[in-house]
Amino acid sequence: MTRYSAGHREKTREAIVEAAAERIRVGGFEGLGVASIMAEAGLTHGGFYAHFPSRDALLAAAITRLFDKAIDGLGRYEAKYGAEAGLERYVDFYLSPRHRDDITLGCPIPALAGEARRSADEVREAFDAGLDALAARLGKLMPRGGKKAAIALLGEMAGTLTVSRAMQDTKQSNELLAAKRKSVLA
Amino acid sequence: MTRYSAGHREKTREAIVEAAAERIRVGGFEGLGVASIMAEAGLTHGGFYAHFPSRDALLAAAITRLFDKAIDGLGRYEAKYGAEAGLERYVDFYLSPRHRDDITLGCPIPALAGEARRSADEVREAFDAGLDALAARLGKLMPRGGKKAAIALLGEMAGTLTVSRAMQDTKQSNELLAAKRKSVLA
DNA sequence: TGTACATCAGTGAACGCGCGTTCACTGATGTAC
DNA sequence: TGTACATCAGTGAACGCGCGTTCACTGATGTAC
Repeated sequence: MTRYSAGHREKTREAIVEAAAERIRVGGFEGLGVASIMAEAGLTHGGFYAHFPSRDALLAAAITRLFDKAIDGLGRYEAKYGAEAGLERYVDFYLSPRHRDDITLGCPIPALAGEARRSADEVREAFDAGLDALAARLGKLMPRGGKKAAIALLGEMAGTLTVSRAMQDTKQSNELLAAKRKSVLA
Repeated sequence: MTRYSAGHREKTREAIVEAAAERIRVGGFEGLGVASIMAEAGLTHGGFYAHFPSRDALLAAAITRLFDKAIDGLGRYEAKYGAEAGLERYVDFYLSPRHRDDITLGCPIPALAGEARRSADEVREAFDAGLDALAARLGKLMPRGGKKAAIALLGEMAGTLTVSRAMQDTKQSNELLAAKRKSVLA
């Protein structure tokens, strides 16, 4: 085994967090096992504790990562379309059938909010901090109201998306999303 | 052991479902263990499979129970206050700090929607059917729009409650709920 | 220039525990004959 | 009236498996002297 280059350790840690973040979106917290995540990062499970003190610490880091990605996404919308049109596009995406059907995309709130409540303190804190940061970023795009209005918007969009995902009737689900897009953008 | 009276078996089953329903609200699906639920019903875990073919079957039954309770609650609001005022009271309760803080109360959607998606088919079907039934009942109280409008209303209220539960800042959380009550009732 | 030791990221076997599920058995009463 | 057997809800020990965590060890390079 060659001597490790500078930043090698950091890169490995990043790979683990990245794999965990994607896995969590699909399978929730329950779906994340230490051994399988390490395998996905090309390592064996024994090395995990050289990077994280516990599985909960990884969950917290992965949640933070997911919110960071969502915030980056918002930034790209703003850079590309400006604040007003960027916000519209974001809402359009959030309440789209594509966001409903592809769990590997988008916002961590609908997927994880319920579970986060029942998790260890550090996990809940990471979720709360992420939510706060995302709302602050979204607030910058909103014409008035800022963060408070942004939290309210995230809440109703997340709830609508969650319900649309639970419905088995696709047509009704599509109608629900379309109606909500219309009412939010008004 | 005395010979069992008629309906004894049914009563035991009910006790298990009831205990499971309450436990699920607090701890989610993960929080429900066969052994602990049987103990709560005053039995030993070995007897479980005389009542249910699997743990998932119990989850499905418990979900149905939770939605039935929510529907009963709606019925009581209507009986007591009539359709219009009953709906208002329901919204007031749904978006109240009390509903946010006391998990043993109220609607199964915010607590379970996320997890239900990732569960076994019979569990998801029970959730979908429960959601549909609750929406149908709520739709009867709504002046126009019926079930579709009811689903939309449940979605935004559930999302708002979920986010309000995730927020650590109580004052902000209260404001979010108050703002939402105002906008929904308008 | 050579030798002994420290460092570092990772390996892989093992431990302990919880949990869903199975199964032989119990203790009471009802029923057939 | 008595005896053997069926039924029924429940008991409690055991099995198998997965998973979080621990730990002694490896194989490479850098460093002290």
